[in-house]
Amino acid sequence: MATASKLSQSRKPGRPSKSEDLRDVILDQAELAFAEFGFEGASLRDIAGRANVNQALTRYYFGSKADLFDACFLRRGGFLAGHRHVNLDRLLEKTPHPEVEDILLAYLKPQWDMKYSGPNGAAFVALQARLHAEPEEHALRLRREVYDASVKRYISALCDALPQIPRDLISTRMAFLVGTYLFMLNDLGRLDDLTDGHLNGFGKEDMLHQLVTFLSAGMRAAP
Amino acid sequence: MATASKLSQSRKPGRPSKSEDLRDVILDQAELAFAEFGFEGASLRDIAGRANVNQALTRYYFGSKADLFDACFLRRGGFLAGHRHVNLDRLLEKTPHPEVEDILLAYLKPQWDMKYSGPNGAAFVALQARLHAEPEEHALRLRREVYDASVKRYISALCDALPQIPRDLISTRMAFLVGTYLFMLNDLGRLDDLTDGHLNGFGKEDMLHQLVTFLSAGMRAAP
DNA sequence: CTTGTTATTATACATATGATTAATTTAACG
DNA sequence: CGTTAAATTAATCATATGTATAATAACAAG
Repeated sequence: MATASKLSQSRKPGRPSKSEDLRDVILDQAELAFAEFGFEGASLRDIAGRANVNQALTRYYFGSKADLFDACFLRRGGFLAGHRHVNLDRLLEKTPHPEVEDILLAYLKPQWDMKYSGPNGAAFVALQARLHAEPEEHALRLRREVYDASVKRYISALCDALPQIPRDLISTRMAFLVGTYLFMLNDLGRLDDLTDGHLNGFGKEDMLHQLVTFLSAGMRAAP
Repeated sequence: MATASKLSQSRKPGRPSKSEDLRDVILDQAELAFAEFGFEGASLRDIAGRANVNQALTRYYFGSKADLFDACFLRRGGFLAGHRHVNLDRLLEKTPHPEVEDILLAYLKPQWDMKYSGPNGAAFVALQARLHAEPEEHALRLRREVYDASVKRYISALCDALPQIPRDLISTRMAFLVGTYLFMLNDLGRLDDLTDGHLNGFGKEDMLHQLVTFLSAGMRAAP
């Protein structure tokens, strides 16, 4: 019996490539299912079915359902955090004292692009929004594990760009920002409802620009 | 056999008061459960158990689980929308041309107070955030049914206060706003994680003020 | 080819859940 | 009191689900 415990999540070095494939296929389908139905609403049978794979394989690779969800979130979340990290590095390298707009864009763009990279990218955005609305303790730990470090770096960068704003206010506003873009990205397709369709005039890039403008002004606001 | 169909949600006129009590007890406990575990995660048995009531009673009063959730949401959501409506009426009556800050405060204060009115008020905020992260079609309809009208009134008021900003931009920014405050209210207790505890200096009223400042600046931002 | 390990499947288990029905209690009313 | 309808409960049903185990297939090494 293979020890398919929680530790089996970490890839063992010499694994053949074929099996890596199925592993990722399962993750992809789990991502879609969790995004659409939520953690409790999604079923392992459905996920395995979508992936054309026996259900027991989910357990073999990931352990429990909760472990599968975590793997799902950590995969793309890690990628996202890394992307943000690099973006900030490049920005600071190019411009030692960047504008607020540039900092915010460096933070927002990766997720924005992910949203429009395909169905799974969009699904991950929905997954994040769900996780944010989840009061359970474990969900909080997950988010912190993935995002806290990079968020704190961005807070520092914003503090440098806005010396007149105290740090705790910047932190608070950064929390505002996360809520804004997460729910907004997730809700994008439905904004028409509020605007009687007037939103159609904005393209996707326009919308990102509008978001940055809105958030930058909020960041700059005098206390 | 009583026709306990979906129609039984609407209160019949001459119903005795004792049963109204149980109806509300169930709703209260359902609110707590749905907020904590989500729609799929919460169980009718658990809800009935918390309410010290037989499980079949949930069906008798509300029909299906989905109907119970709807009743749960509509009850407090309607109250909230009404409160916002009245707030805007009073504001416009007192000041024909109010400031952006006053309009936003009229919109935000009712939910803010609800959050701190007790466990069920806080639960409803969590419920809203969950519903907002829910991509399902029915969830969208629910939200629109409860909130759209009042949001549109506030958009009009903001248009009057900000004649230099086109209406579709105001609408877009109003959508930003909803994401911001919903997520932020839901996450309030955890903001410390991002701020290394620096947030403790802000009281609850302070925090509301910070939010209004942030959002007002965003609303005013030049396109 | 043989062997041993990993990957994959088929199958069964125990249980929790939403729905449902029938029986029982409560209360209003004549 | 006696009757009738509403409120409440007890008990059952069918099923979907996460977990678990054992059997089989694929495959690399010797």
